[in-house]
Amino acid sequence: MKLYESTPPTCECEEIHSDIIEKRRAEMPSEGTLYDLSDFFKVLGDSTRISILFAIDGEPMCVCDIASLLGMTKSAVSHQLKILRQSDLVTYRKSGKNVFYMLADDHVRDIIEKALEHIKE
Amino acid sequence: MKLYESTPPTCECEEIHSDIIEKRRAEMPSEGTLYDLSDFFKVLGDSTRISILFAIDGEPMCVCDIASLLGMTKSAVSHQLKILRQSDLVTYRKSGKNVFYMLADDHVRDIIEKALEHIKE
DNA sequence: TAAACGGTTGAACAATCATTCAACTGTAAA
DNA sequence: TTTACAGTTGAATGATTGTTCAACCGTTTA
Repeated sequence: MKLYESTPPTCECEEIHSDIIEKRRAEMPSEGTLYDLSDFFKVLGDSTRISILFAIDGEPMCVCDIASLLGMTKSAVSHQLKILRQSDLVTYRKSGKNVFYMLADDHVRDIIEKALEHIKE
Repeated sequence: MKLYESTPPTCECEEIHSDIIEKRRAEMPSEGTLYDLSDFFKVLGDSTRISILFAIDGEPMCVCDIASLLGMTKSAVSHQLKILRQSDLVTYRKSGKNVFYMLADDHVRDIIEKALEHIKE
């Protein structure tokens, strides 16, 4: 996708309110910030990953138990845990043959809490 | 995807820590809530839609101006606005040939703000 | 050391989704 | 009324992505 920073290449219409456009353009976040933001929400935008976050909230769980709880294969869970790891949403602790996953920080809990309020309006 | 509420059909492994699993299962949100949550984040998980939300934050904008600001076609913007409308994230006001879009409420602003704090840790 | 098991990984496949294109609606100006 | 334009919409297409499958790694136990 092309963002707003260069001259519109694919916009087929003329600017109607140039003053408003310029005013808003000046206050837009950087292109990188917009991508970081949407990437962050993209990680939360999957019911498997959201379920995993709730599962390990409060109590660390190993991959096999998460899979059992969610009714999924270890492989599928592990793939999603990798994405959560790369986004710094979860951390893990190895113990023998098990790997226990837990929430990385309270930040995520706050955001999910706020979203819960929104959808239950 | 299969969620946790029924007996795991596709899980190839045995439960290791049954006590933990049952404890967590009791505290999991309903399947519907998990889907509503992930659907909500899915809407925010697109750079075009995030850009639109920032564009109309503070100043209502018509479709053509949004398209011009973001360098996109009216059609592409309109498609995304429809999704934002259906999720109650934006509202609109018709004025002559124009349709001005604005944020639906301050709730969304809070969530995006919190997410911004998170990615700038 | 060998077998068993928890966990990871890459490729393949199916489903989802954002953009384009073309046609269309409704309002305003000529 | 006719023309022009802002905006919407459905179908098609290309890209992204979640799950499956099979193979593999590392630790534990026999």
